[in-house]
Amino acid sequence: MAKNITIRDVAARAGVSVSTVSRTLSGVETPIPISEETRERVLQAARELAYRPHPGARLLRSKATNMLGLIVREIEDPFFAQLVKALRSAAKERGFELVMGYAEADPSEALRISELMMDLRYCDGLFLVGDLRETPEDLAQLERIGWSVPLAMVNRGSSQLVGNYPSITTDNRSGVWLAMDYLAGLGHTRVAFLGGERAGDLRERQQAYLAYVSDHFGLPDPAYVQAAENSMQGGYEGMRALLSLPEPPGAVFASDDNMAIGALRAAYEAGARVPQDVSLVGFDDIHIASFTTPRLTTIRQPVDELSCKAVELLQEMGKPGWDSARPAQHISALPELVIRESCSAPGRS
Amino acid sequence: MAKNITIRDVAARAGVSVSTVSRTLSGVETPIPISEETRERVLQAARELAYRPHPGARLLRSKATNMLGLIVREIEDPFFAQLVKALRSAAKERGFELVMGYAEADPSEALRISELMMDLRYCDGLFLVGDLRETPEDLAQLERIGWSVPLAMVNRGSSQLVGNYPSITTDNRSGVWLAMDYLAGLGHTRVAFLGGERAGDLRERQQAYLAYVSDHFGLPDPAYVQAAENSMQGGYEGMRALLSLPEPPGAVFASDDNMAIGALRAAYEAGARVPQDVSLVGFDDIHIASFTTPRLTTIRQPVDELSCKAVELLQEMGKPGWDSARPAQHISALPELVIRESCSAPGRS
DNA sequence: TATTACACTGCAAACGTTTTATTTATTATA
DNA sequence: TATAATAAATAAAACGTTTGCAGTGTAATA
Repeated sequence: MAKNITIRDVAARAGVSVSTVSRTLSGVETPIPISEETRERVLQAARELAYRPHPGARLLRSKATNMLGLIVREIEDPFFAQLVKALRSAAKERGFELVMGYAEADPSEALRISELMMDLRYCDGLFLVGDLRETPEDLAQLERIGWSVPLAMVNRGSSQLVGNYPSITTDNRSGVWLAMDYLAGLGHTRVAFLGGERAGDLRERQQAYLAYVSDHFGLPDPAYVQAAENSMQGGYEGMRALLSLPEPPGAVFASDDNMAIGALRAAYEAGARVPQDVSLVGFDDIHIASFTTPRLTTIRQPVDELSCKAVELLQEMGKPGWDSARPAQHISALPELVIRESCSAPGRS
Repeated sequence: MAKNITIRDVAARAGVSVSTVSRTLSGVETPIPISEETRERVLQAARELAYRPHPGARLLRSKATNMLGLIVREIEDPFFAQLVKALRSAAKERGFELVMGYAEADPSEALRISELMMDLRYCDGLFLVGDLRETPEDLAQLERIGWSVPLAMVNRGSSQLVGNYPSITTDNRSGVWLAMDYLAGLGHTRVAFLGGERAGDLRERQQAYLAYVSDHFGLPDPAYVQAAENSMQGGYEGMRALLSLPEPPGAVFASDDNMAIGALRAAYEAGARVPQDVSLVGFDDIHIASFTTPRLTTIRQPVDELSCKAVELLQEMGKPGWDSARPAQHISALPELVIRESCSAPGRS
């Protein structure tokens, strides 16, 4: 186990003091100037020794860590993978590293969100992204111990906000209305919903759906909202159920693309052609949505906007003069409809 | 910004010294005994204060961090997402946290693998997973500075191994032969290949394909190996090219499932039915492979086995008596064929 | 020439842990 | 009873940085 190269080694090699090296390399603005010549020599020495500051020591000494923490439930979900990637880019662009503690979807591995958060509390800020299925107690703990790190909620809908923390979320209602308007414009009236979470943005989409139906088509048919698990398998099962109804829907709105993909498969097996026999629209616009057959018409989430705003929020809160008593702002970003091949006018069957 | 709770606060509350608290909580075996009563009191105090040790301080002092680092190129790829998840489970099971530094696929963001590795050098071990497209210089640096942290290569094929580090990889050759044998058994002889990386496991699969073809069908037709980019889009374009050949193949072996999905779409657009007109087999068995239409026949990688072995390897290397001069072991894990719907006997068209 | 200002550079004190060495009280042995 | 052994707890020295403060020369001003 070779000994690590410390700042002292660099100092020795450059023939200067430790403090000078630190000031040169850490690159913070300081009232104390350093001559161009020494700076050059230090840089040179550091390069030759392949020196890297010990993150522990740095973390211990200074309070700014240039790290942003991120807690997400399910990284295998393509949408979240996409979001995480975008968040990382946005963070990196502003000089932050992203460290992620992700929680298992598997409920057997009791996910202690609060534990995770405590583990990440030395970050300069923390994202909670998506519905985490945290217990109320989990978040109550934050209040109890006087949480001190900037916290931002990303894409948790507007229902799952807790405490006085800012949030940024895609406007689920707009997304749903975009889709439903499109479907209605095509002539659909019997449109079903695939979803049914108890919380988070998925639930929000369901409520928007119900509102839309009430507004435009009259009383929603309970059989048309299929409480399905948020997964391909869930979408598959939900769609099966929908198609075996005495009066199957003419269009189906899946609350995310995963479900839509499952639904696509179910339709195929049931001999229902998409879109001729049943139209289908998803939500998220994950990458694969443009490679399914038929290509999936869906609602695209403004992932980049979400990400940029989110790190800006955290950055804002980290600034010295931040007033934590001020009511937190809640931003929502508009999704857009991307039309592909999975919808058409009803009634040809 | 509320002050952080330190070990001193706990000590004060429990009425004991700092050292006692540290020993109680860190849970390392020590020759120094602690009475059951004090232990209880300390635990109690820590719980009441919601104390968590400062990771920086801990990292700085002791060399064991209980963290395993992981470097991967593309987290949006479903297979890698799956692998990362499995690695995390395996690590967690043995008491390690996983911190990931992932590199962008986007070549514009020049991915400095060596930089990443330096950043993660305080972990107890480090995985390099998958082909990272690192420069030779990147890895030369390791040798130059006398790398000191345990390193294990995961799924980099057997071509991308560098230095004397252990590796665990799925046996790509077996996988390819499984698929090709299956295809041959069905009666196929004109089978094409979708792939063409210059390095890593994808390249390995290509070579195995070429070997198989030479062995069983005679001289490989160069037009039948489509150098396509490793993505859905790549698979799409590759398949298009293949299908517009004067004599299109009767079966296509895609070097991963992403490509297979793109290929599926291309076949559909070209009016070629899968499997009636052309059979298709993928590699990886990502989750979505069982929801495509037709369901994808593919080679399943032994993700869990890979992961367990990988962290065991690292653990082994971390032990005191480890002899770094001993030649590193290279393990390979056997994939399996999962038959679904995308293959059939040829020649009906 | 004596003073002030300025451009650099270095010293040493934190930061919150872990761990080695030391101290104190208690019990067993001679 | 004196001594050794043991149990339990503490004191203090790292770990590698950052940073407030104090120092050194040298140039500009009085």
